[in-house]
Amino acid sequence: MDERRVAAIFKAFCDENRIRIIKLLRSGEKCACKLLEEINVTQPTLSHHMKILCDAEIVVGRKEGKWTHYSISEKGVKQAKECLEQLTTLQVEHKIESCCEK
Amino acid sequence: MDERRVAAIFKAFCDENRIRIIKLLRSGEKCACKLLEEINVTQPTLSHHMKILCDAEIVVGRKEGKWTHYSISEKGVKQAKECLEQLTTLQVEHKIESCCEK
DNA sequence: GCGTCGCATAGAAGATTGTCAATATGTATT
DNA sequence: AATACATATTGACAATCTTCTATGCGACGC
Repeated sequence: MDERRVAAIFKAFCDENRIRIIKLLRSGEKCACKLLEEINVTQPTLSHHMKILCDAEIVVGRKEGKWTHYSISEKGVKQAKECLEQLTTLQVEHKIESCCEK
Repeated sequence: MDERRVAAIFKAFCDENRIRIIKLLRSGEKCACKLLEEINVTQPTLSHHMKILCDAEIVVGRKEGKWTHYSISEKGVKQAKECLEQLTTLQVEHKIESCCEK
C-alpha cells in the first residue's frame, strides 16, 4: 500500500472530534443528526469529518430516505489494523547493516 | 486514553515522509544521517519528523556520542495497536437504541 | 408544486503543520 | 581551545486542515 493511502487511513484518527465520533459509533449505527447532538460542531463541519472517515473506510454511510446512518466498517478497521501491523513489524530477514562507525 | 493523546499517537502515521521513515526502520535501528540519505528532506525537517514520531512513542532515539540512533518502539507500537483496537471494537452490551424513526 | 427537513458542497477565515535557511548545542578530534 | 561533525532549535513561509456561513440538492408531506 502506498504512503498516500496509509496517511489517508490514519488521518481518521488524527483529530479529536473524529475520535469522538468513532467512539460514539462503537455503540452501533447512528444517523448524522444524532452525532450532531453529541459533538460540538456545526452540521457542515460534521459532514466534513464524516467524509474523511468514509474516505479512510473506517466508517460507512447508509442512506435511508432523508437520513444517512453511519457505522464503523469492520472491513475498513481490519484493513487499518493490518496496515498498522505491516508498517510496524520488524523485518528479521537479511543482514544487520551497521550504521555509523563507532 | 483521552482524545488528544490518541490523535498524537496516530499523527505518526499521517504524513507520507513519516511513513517512509517508519518503513525504513523496519529493517532495524538507523541513525539520523542514514535516514537523511534516504528520504528527500533537509536535516531540520527530518529532525522535526523524528520528534513527532518519538512523541507518539512509535519510535525511540538512542544517543551515542554524536549520533542518534532511531528504532521502532515495540512498546509504543503495542500501545498504538491496543488503542486502535479499543477505539474500533463494537460494544455489544446494552440496548439497541433506534436512531431516527422510519 | 411548495415548503420543510437532513445532509452535502462551496468558499473563506483562522489555526496547524511541513518545509527550509540560519543558527545553536553538544560531542569528538586535533 | 579550536575545529569539525551530527543533530536540535528558531523563525519564516507555504501548504494543509478545521471550522464557519451561505447555499444547493434530494426526499418527504401537504
